[in-house]
Amino acid sequence: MTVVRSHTRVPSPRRREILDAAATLFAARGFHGVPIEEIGGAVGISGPALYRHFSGKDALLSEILLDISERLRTSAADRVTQAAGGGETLDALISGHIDFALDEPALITVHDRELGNVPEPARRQIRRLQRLYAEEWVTVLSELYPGVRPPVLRAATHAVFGLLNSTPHSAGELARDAMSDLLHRMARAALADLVNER
Amino acid sequence: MTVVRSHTRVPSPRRREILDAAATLFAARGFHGVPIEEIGGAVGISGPALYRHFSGKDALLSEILLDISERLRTSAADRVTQAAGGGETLDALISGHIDFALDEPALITVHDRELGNVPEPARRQIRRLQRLYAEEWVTVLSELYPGVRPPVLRAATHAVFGLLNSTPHSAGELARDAMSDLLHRMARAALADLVNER
DNA sequence: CGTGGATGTTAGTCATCATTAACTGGTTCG
DNA sequence: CGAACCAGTTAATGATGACTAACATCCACG
Repeated sequence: MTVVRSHTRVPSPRRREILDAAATLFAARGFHGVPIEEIGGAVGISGPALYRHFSGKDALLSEILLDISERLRTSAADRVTQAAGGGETLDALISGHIDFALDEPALITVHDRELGNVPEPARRQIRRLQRLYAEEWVTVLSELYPGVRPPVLRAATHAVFGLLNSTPHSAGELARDAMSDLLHRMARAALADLVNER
Repeated sequence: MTVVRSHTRVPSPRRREILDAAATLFAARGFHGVPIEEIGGAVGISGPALYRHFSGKDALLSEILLDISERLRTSAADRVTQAAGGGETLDALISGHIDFALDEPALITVHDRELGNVPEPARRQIRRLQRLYAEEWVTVLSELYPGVRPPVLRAATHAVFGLLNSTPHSAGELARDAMSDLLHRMARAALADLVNER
């Protein structure tokens, strides 16, 4: 016998479908470059039907960025509490970021390009999550390199984000595993250089 | 007596002024997010006056990207022929890229975000210049790390571009010199890891 | 002087696009 | 059955925005 689930509101796959399509399109041509009609078309419905699922185009973008920021942050927090500490924790953070960037190139692209187009209530929230994510890294790094001042650690963190987020630009030349490996080692090496920082 | 220069067409500073303003605005809100009216406003003229200097909004973007790509490529070519060779050449390339990124954050931002909005005749040309610039790096790297296959070198190059282009995101926390130094050493370290590549 | 080019201005024009309205067919469940 | 909601549809509506037209200055220089 199958379990009843009559009332358990299966979250319609449409929402997610739409968000994914929108993210891909936004990544390619920017928020303002994509008409709502086209987003609908990408999932087989047409134009204004989107308003059955979202309150507007802005809300779409806000939800995309919010979702990404949350996933990054919670994934980071999980890994930090799981990992053995020290260098291993850093490796866990790096792997998590790489997996995300390789699995969802569109999302990672939208994530660091479109914040400027998010309207104000959501924008603050997204910034907060992004900051928390970065601080997760900074905390781990400050344990590993105690002598280095926080502003330097923050700059280094963002530099590594840039390095890891470069994947969408060098698309497909390397197999996924090779790329993952390469990025991991480059990030590790770049950060290891912090021991030379006063 | 002053020298005649009646016919020597001083290239009106307006053009450059407009291009700079446009780049800054595009960097902040994307090509489609900026009305032509606002670009004019940023240089004290209003709206349609732009058409006295450019054939259209597209032309504006094309010229910005073309200019950046050219500057990067020729600067790289110059440095390669100047430098002593080997590691020094690589350092020269890194320094050149860092100077550009720190001096013109808006330009570097537009450069790797807006290619998708450039119309077709110019797009091909820009891609070509970008490829030439990247190949300049790849050539230097392949001398330095002869065992490493070109696709790996290309991916590593783009990763380093990502690292260096991260400056606009970690704006102002560090003094320019400190930032320049940090990025240089991180880039160097990340690439040095290539010796471990088979 | 006075003609011509370079540079602006303001007031259209015409598309595009987000959003809303009005209407339709299905499915749930009382 | 039938009310109510869900998820679509197509046809307005209203802004916004790129581009064009018509008209104004300014200034070099013949």
